[in-house]
Amino acid sequence: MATSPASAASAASSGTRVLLHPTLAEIRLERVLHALSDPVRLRVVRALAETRDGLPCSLIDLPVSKSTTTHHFRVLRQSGVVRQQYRGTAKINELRRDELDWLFPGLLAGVLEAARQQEARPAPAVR
Amino acid sequence: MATSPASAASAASSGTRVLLHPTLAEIRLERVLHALSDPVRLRVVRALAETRDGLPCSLIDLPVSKSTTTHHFRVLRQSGVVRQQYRGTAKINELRRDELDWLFPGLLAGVLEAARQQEARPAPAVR
DNA sequence: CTCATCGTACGAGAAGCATCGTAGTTTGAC
DNA sequence: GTCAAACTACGATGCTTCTCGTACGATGAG
Repeated sequence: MATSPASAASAASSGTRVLLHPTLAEIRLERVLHALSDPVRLRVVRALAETRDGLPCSLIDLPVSKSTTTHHFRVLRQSGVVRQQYRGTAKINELRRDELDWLFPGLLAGVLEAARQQEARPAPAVR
Repeated sequence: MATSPASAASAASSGTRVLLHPTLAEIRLERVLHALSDPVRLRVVRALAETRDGLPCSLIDLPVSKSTTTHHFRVLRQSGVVRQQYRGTAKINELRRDELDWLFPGLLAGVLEAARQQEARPAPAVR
């Protein structure tokens, strides 16, 4: 059996502000799926999936206000999908890809691929 | 490119009661993920995934009332995850597996596998 | 026809969630 | 110290969702 990737209870932080992340054992599939089921959040995840070192919130432009953006990033963090850390005044977001892959092999890849497929298809007129 | 599996606008029904299903083009990833993000519905999907020919609602025992069960099956049908058809007084449910695989290759398998993985893991005490 | 079974429709209540604006905190630059 | 930038906290609002009970409709068995 594989060993789990670098354990998640990371308290190591450059500054004082620490953000709570669920440990691997606390990540629940239902919560992850719910986090991914919002169009705005799915968009965030897709953007993060294309980077190697994460992005600050401010670089992902979203069709919602700043406070709503904060809300969505919190949902993603609390569900275990992203890791966030402060770096100066910015907050860097990155996918917890290795950890999710360890927990749920193929899930993230499946969702990302599905999102790509859907984008390549004509969107239905109304909904 | 693959051709789509047997088109979805099936009006062929033995009785009179017809149920509306989204066509392939109408199935949205976000809706599917949302449908799968409820514990009760995920349980249903897992049960259906283990059968070949579908199951009547009444054979999947769920920790909710009958009317709530109806609600969850409707969500699953409207999101495009299951197909339902009347058969006598019963209503048979089956996964739209081929169609989902065509739309979103690997997604369903990823989710089902993730559910299995999670079940094999110790559940966290509280949540 | 009568009846039991299976599922639906219709409210209705409680909870959750997405969204926003405004006011605040933290940080680095000057 | 002062200032701008990045993000958060809080409260409010309106929508969706999960849950239920009760009453109803459709089907097949007797």
